Amino acid sequence: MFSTSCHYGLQAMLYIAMHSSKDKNVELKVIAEEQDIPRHFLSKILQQLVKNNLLLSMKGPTGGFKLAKSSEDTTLIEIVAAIDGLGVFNKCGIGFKQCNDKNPCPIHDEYKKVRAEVENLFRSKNLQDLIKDVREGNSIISISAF
Amino acid sequence: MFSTSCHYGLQAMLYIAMHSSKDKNVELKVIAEEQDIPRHFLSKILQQLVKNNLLLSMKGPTGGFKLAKSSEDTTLIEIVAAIDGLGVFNKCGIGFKQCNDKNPCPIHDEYKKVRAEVENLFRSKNLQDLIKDVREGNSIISISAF
DNA sequence: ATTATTTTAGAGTTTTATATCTAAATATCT
DNA sequence: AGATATTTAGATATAAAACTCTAAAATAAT
Repeated sequence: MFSTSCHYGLQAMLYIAMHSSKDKNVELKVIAEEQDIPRHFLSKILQQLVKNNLLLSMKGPTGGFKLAKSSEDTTLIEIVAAIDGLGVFNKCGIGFKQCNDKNPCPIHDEYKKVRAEVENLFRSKNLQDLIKDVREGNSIISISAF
Repeated sequence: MFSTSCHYGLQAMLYIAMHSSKDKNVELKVIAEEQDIPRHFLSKILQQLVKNNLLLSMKGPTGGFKLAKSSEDTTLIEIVAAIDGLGVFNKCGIGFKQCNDKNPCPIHDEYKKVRAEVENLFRSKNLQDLIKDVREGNSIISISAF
């Protein structure tokens, strides 16, 4: 569904949301190690998220990354939009380029429906929702988490 | 969601279903041209579908491709399974490798639900369903179709 | 039999995604 | 100011996906 970059971005954002605060940055190195993401590759992804105003970055000692907005105000779909774009939520299920509402492919209506459900899920969930789930022990974010 | 190969496979299968019969094959060249798919690339994909017993092929003059089973008995998910595999319907929404029912990520349950709906759609639809839609004028399969 | 036609198979190319490396820029701390 | 730590940027490398080309195998028609 999403690219590897997008998955890494979602995972890193959740990690940052859980481990940074207004005056505490979390380092690239730590995120990469804890979440088992190739460091320099993650670097590029986080740069993209900075440019899209989802993260703030600081150089030098005590530098690192933190959320640009509160975890409540950062939805998953914003992260997806910044990395993969929203194209997935608008693509034909059997790949017809010219498929749309006026020119529907044979599964257009039904596929559109489920596609929209995925989109709504990512649109309605924010980072705080995920943090809550993890903190309550209902879900995990990595093998060694907690 | 699916690879380009998979899209091409679905499109070609629908075209073959509509244009072949027990004693009429449809040529690779024609499918490629009509559906605007790179010919030699499509060749590989159709070979895969032959190996997976979804298509029959014949060489030589009057050769080409036809369905191995009736269009009613060929479901979309079989085509997806033959090309991309069914991995998509089992992957974590935010890319955690270790995410599963016992070790759920924060959106596991909800994502699983919509993922299953997409799977059900492809499992329940067969080629004949699509043909019917196209023949009734309710949907299209290419810009120049009919 | 010969020819023409079509799939099959294998190698090769191009493009995109994923990953790595190094140096520069910037910030902190002493 | 100087040393250190961290992000940023750009170049490079590797792998996978998408696409192309050529020759061989098989079949039908003449």
